[in-house]
Amino acid sequence: MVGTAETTAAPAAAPPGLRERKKRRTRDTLVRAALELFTERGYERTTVDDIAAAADVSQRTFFRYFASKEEAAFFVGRLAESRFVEAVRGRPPEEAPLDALRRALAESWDGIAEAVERVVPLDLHLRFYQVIESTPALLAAHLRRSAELEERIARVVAEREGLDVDTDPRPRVVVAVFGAVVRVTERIWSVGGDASLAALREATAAHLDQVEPALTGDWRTD
Amino acid sequence: MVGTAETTAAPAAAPPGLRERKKRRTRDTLVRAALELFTERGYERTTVDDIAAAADVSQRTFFRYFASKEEAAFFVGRLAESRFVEAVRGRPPEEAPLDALRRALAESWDGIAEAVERVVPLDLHLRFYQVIESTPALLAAHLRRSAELEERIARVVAEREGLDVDTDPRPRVVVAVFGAVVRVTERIWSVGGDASLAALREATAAHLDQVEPALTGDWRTD
DNA sequence: TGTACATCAGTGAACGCGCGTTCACTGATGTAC
DNA sequence: TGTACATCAGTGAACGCGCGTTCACTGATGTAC
Repeated sequence: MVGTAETTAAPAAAPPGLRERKKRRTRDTLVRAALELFTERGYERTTVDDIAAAADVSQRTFFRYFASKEEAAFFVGRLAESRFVEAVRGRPPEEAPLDALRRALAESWDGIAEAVERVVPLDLHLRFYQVIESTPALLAAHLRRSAELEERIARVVAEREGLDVDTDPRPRVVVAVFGAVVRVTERIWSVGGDASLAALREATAAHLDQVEPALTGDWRTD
Repeated sequence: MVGTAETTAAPAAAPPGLRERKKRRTRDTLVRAALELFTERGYERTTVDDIAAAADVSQRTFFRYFASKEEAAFFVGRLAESRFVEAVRGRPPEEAPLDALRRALAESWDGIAEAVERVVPLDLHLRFYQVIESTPALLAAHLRRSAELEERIARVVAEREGLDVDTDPRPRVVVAVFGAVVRVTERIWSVGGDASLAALREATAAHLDQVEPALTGDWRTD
């Protein structure tokens, strides 16, 4: 949906004109101003007017690009989500579902980092997770968005397996379990000292490795 | 914290006087008015003033009982949560953690139903889940509250197992997985036709049974 | 049982705040010829 | 290359709304004697 020219079929993707480029610049400036203010002084203490002022446009213009403050906050996250969904879609169908999710995520990190960097510094995006986790209203919005994402992915998984998502609970269950582990990881990572992508990547893999031992048997037998 | 006289130690729990009883009645009337309006006309389309008017008190009084509209909405859910946490605490320590969670939930349903009925009709509480699932702001709040509950439970599980919740990820992982399945169940149940407690109970057990088959192996080998 | 005082639930009215919307308008970019 | 018109991003100002707060006050319940 954003800049993936080859795959989208119909309108042949003409290079964007001056008007279109300016629009993107305005939008990206707003996103960056928002994330900077959010990380500096907090989400609640930043008004839409502050963001518009920092981006040097009117409040009216802000709302031309984003329906709400929340939408601006999660604009970058949305890019990352799309990447991940596409990666899941691209996994070979013979892989077991949980494997497919794991590998899709593992192979997405670099592309996500690139896509993010085209809009805001990666570091800013990563630091924003600390704001999300420590701001009730943002965390709530983030969790709701994650639930929506999981629903999309459950449909992709069901399709892969040739199942009906509304009669077989397994697609939603496996995706929910995967998502739950990813979110536990986000939380632990966001309060930890190392806010790097590498740290998040490793923690995610490590926590996914813990699913089986955590679910089965007696923990004291190690 | 609410009416569990035996367990709380210090103040010997004298029977509530007239003033205290009136307070509870006012509070319960507000909760009931809130849930009725929410289910009838929707959460967003119900103002705090509407709730206060329906309960025949001033808006000022509403805020004396609840810090926000959201708090009133989830008052009953909170009772249910406390019951569940206590049930987890009460499971014998030799049970495997996932088993303990499952059984704690299985044995909680009746007590939860009773505790709810003391405040609002059970049916009203159950119907409110449809409102939660179909209202973005409420769903977001519900998910955030669930995450907080999971954190509490993870600490209980860690304690049971004699582990440090901040160094061993397994308590949080197992609780997150359990919670994820419960929430998938809530969502599917809330859109399904049967809004009874029995239906929720059965669906929860059925979905928990799907965790292992959903996570392991090839789904087509059945 | 009765009186005097303390506590505290409930009140009414007014307010601050930020989100998100609406209006009528300007000026830059795009397009057709 | 130049002109005429269409499109549309951006503007400024004002507004409606509901949440949650603040103030100074009333009257019911609780308690001490």
